[in-house]
Amino acid sequence: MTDPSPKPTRAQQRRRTEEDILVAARQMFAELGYERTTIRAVARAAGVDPGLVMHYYGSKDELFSRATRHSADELPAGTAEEVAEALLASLARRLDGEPVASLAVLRSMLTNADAADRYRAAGEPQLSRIAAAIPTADAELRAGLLGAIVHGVIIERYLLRLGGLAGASPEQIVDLLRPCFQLLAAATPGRR
Amino acid sequence: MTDPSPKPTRAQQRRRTEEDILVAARQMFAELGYERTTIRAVARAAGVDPGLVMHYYGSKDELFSRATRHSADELPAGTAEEVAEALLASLARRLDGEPVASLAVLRSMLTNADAADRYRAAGEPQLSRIAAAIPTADAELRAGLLGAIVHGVIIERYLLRLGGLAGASPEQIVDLLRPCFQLLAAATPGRR
DNA sequence: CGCCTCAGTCAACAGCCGTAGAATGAACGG
DNA sequence: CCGTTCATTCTACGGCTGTTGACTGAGGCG
Repeated sequence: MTDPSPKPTRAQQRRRTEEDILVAARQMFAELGYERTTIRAVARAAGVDPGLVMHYYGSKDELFSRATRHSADELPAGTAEEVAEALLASLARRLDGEPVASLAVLRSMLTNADAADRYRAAGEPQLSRIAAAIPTADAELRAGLLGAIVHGVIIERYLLRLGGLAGASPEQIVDLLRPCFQLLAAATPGRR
Repeated sequence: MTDPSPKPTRAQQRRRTEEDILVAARQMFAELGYERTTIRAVARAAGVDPGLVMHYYGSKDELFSRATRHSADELPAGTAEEVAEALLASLARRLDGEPVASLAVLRSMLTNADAADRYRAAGEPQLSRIAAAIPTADAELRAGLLGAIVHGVIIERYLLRLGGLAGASPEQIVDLLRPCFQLLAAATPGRR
């Protein structure tokens, strides 16, 4: 078998360093947000020289862009009830272990235009899927509310760490939210 | 009658200038967040010298603190249904014309510890009120979810200006949310 | 072995920031 | 009318930031 430890080739070492930088950057962007994260601090956390970060990624903007590029779950098409359930499942997955790259976007989206755009770009196709499945005239608003709830919960759990939400289990949260989602996705909720 | 225009006394002029600075600061903190708002820019917007801002408020932190000091609505005690309805009414009020001071806190809370504390301090008593009115064992979690929904909606409407929510009327939003709030506040929601 | 490529380092610059303190000049009180 | 207060301005300092370009030294290869 090939021994992986003794002599990493130059290209391997380079890829490893680039990845180290990206990991450190994701972590810091997620914890501090875009503005308070400095290239010097990222470099220190990755154990390299600040100039190297610039050399590989060109600018802080580009570093943020590369660090936060990630794929969101796709929602299947289907009936409103099915889409609501799929959204709940997606939320449950994110509720234990939201990806750091996604947290970095959420942390920065209120103070950085790029992050806000990235947030919109990631959420829009999902919102369209949801809206398409809701049969009422206010489908877009209902989809917007569902998105607001999902992100409100993630923000308070992971970014603000509020007691009531940070302590609960994903299943508990999802179970409480399920009837709300069904109601918002359903055609005409019963009056009263 | 006293003519208010011709010669403002020195104390009047001072109060007016202080207020101008506070208004400009609130606006900029709400639009840009804490870190991207500079004392120089606030001074320019208020039409005064940057040194004056320091002279009156001592530091940027203190300026932020003074600019974001405002009173939140109080929620009345009562049954779970009543508290849920009061929370909806509070949301409706905030949905047309959220106060700028409050937007400044929301905009900055993800990247500034003081803002996060201020957010927690403003929301906690309300959450306690809600939790106290909910008769189930998971009352605190339910209250946390209600808070997350309220703030998620306000963030997407005013800070991110997402189409589905920014365009809707407060009544529309509140009407859609009412059954959800009742469900979350009610004792045991019907299964299914 | 000897050259070249290239991962990684170092030192420096220009700009912006919060902040401090001296200077100015007009309103006030006696 | 004169001395004092005080709202306001001006200038400057030190620190941190993103970014640049020259430099170093070891791996890859003929």
